[in-house]
Amino acid sequence: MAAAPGGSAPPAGPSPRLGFSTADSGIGMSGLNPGPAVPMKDHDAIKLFVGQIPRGLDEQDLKPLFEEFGRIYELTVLKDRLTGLHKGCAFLTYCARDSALKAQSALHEQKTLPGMNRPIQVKPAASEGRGEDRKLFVGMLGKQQGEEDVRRLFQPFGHIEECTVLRSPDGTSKGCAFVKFGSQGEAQAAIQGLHGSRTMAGASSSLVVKLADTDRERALRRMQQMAGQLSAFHPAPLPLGACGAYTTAILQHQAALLAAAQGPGLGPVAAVAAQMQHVAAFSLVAAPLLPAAAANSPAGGGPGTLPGLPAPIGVNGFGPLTPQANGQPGSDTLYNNGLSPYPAQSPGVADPLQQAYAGMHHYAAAYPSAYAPVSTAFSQQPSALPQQQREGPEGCNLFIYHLPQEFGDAELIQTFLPFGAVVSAKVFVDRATNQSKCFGFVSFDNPTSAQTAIQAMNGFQIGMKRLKVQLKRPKDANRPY
DNA sequence: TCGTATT
Repeated sequence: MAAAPGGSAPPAGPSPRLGFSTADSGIGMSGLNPGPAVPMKDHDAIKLFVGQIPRGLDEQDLKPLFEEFGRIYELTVLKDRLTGLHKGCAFLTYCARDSALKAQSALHEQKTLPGMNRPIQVKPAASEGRGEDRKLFVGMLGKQQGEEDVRRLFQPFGHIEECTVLRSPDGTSKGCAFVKFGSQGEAQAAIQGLHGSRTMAGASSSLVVKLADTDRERALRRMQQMAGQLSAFHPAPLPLGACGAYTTAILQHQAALLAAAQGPGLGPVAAVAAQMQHVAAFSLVAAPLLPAAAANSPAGGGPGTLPGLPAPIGVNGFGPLTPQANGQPGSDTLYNNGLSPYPAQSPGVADPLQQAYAGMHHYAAAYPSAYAPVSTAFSQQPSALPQQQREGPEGCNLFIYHLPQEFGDAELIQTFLPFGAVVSAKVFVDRATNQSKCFGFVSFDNPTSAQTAIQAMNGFQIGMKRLKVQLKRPKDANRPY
């Protein structure tokens, strides 16, 4: 077989000097002349993810930096498949596993490439399984078994990289452990050989040996547990799977209003809203606000005439920072402060804050079709193009935190669109859990829009939190000299 | 709580 190594592996290009492949390197019929320099990689080679790469650098530019640690088998800068734009990261595989380890320890978080404000990331790609595929969870150990006992048990199956018995704070064993092998095959052999094979002294059933949960699995498990606990308090199971999270938050808010209007006993909407655990927190907060909300919203409570989410809180006397947008007379104190009016980018339309709220209202109005996904509810705006441009000019970029957990990019755009042209909006999400980190960025194309948005939205109260909206820190803020 | 990018 003269095929390139590893099936989809990079072609042994006609140029022997090419120690790595690029996207445009053609796959010629070069099998006849492999030459002396066909790259081969170790079977246990590690594919590295490289992040925080300046978008101006291509494979050729990066090669020298990484070659220092060994021969490169493949280096590919990630590009958007539609636009071809540099995504700011790359995959890197060395021929030798050891080169990857060296590069990781020498570079990861150790060096910052020109123009970046965070250090380069060099770590095994997500596809490498983060080592979880060779890490085992061991259950049903005896309480008296320590690390050495566990090692003895697993040592016949391969090289043990890590062995940790889980213990309570007082040091007593929890009867389980993590064991990490040098390879996936060794781990599998241990599962085959040990799982259920015996019952340890003092254990209530036979030994458990399985792959350890990945981060994602752990996160899912946690959420499921929380959901289970909550549904014990609100036993009214209804399918809510496709319901957008923020819709749910608003639904829940409305549910509270409805509940107030209807008196004791949760209505069906409230029952639905109570399904999601993170919304339950809103419930606790919203409930005390009900009297004020009801008093100020004569039409409130009816579907389709939602009082804006923040409004009940605003009228509840939490301070002047909370913008008023409930359509009630005399609720616009924030905007009569002598500042110049909003940019006339939307002639004939109500003030931008009203629009911002209108976005939320429209979203909430999707509630009769509660199963509509977020994108449907927000489909009025065409700006769903692939986001590549991340930053606007200096003074145009906002940093926003205390975002509701339910806020995604779409909600962020929608909320800030009324103040100007949004160049980009990004909510940060934990990769392992897919949960929002509750902060994000919005970039406008001009500083006035940014300032207007700060004026209007900083302190904007949602649930029990207030948005913090401020200019993003300049790039060099944490570089003293 | 400061741009996140995983073929």
